[in-house]
Amino acid sequence: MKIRVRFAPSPTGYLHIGGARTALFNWLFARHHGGTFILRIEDTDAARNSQEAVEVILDGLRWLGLHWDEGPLTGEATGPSHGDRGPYFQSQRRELYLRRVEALLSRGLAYEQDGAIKFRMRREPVVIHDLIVGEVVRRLTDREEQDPDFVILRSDGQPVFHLTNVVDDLEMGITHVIRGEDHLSNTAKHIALFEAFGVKPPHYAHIPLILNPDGSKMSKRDRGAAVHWYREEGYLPEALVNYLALLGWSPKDNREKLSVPELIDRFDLAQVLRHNARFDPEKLLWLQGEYMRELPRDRFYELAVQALHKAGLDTTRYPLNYVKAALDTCYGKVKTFRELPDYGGFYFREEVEYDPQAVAQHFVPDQAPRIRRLRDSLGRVGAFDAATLETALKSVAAELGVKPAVLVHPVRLACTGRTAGPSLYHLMEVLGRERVLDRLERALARPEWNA
RNA sequence: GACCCUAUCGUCUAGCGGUUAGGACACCACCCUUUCACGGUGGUAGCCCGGGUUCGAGUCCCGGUAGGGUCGCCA
Repeated sequence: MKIRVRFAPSPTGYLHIGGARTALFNWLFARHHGGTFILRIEDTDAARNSQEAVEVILDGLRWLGLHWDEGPLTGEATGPSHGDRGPYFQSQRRELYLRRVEALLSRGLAYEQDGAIKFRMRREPVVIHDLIVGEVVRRLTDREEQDPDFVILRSDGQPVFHLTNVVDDLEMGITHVIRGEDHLSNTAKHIALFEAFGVKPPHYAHIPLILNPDGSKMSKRDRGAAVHWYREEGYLPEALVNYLALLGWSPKDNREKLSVPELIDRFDLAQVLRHNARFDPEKLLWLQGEYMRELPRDRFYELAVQALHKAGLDTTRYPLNYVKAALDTCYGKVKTFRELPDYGGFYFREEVEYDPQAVAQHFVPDQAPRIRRLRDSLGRVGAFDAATLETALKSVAAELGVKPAVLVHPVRLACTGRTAGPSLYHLMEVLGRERVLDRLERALARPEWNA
């Protein structure tokens, strides 16, 4: 039997990080077994659905590289799709649901009450054989004891989640339902519906939830709850995928960094943990840094330029060689692209923006004559390359009887406005003699040196 | 209130009856060094509590506690 799994998000306007992991686990499971990964949009709640809300989900999944074999190609409910089990929007499947409701009605398994149709739920405990959680015996709660039946068709004629979810999984031939643990209790209802339709329910696998770092549940408003936030913050999708895969699952060999093919090869539902995991932004940032340091250079240039433009820095005003040389000095040094404008923005700004605190610390009277002397030296050196500049600075330092670091800090500040950044000698080489001397001159003209 | 799930360093995890309880992030110290990172070395830190079972329990069972989920004409 060919495995068929699905990710069935509701278009809420964003792709939740937990949803993304659910999608990832489904996708990894499908790819591992050579199965089919289906995307279905659960848009039965017309009030809060929009094409844009669906696009956000499609974009998020595409960015993460979780491509679906069947499902919509655009956010338009009546638009094109892949696969022969569609439509893949629940809003387009109304006839299917009504037919199923009729069937239940005709067999006395459902009945009308106050204009709504309710399903006759069994009162006996339901046994759920979950691939992750194990065997779960779900009994009725006290409220359900009063009335175990539940609405499957609202009085306004709209089908309800439990019904649509089951009908679609049935019609689409879903073999494994991999979803968040928040659905575990609902599963009893779903199994009862499958049985009412006379078919065996699919296999279930409920994965634990992702919590905030403080252990509270993640809601839409929490920072980092939405996948697109990571894209805007300059994260790499491969880092996020790697991190998400390791939340609640482990390859068990002490490896933290795994490529997508490795994840596909090793992923196994049975090894998924049963307890919730807290999202750790620090560890994600570390992994992100690991991926940044081995990013192909061209992709780094491309994403770096995008980040710079987003920050209002126009790289197109500079020669391509200059841009590349400048970015080369930043490669491997920033952990996210969000950090880049702050880290290397001085290359693309003619006016240096000084860090006031650093100015107070380094542009001091004692330093003025030293920096003037260094400026003179730099004006005379033959070649303006990193090696020559290093030699020149160190020899001036030696002549002055100070450590190189004494000169390094104010020069860096004069050239970049910051106390941290790319290698000083390389950055001066890229800036070039003219800009460096100009920046030193302008820095020396400031009043702080004489204060 | 009822029902269901869960419980190893601060966090993510390995462990599957006998281990000096391992790794990673974070943190601390030192080294490297033109800054910041990176890298290297070392370190602090953990089996929720109480009963059983067993020669022996982080590992199995029960109870408690704590956290999470569900019980909707939301999904």
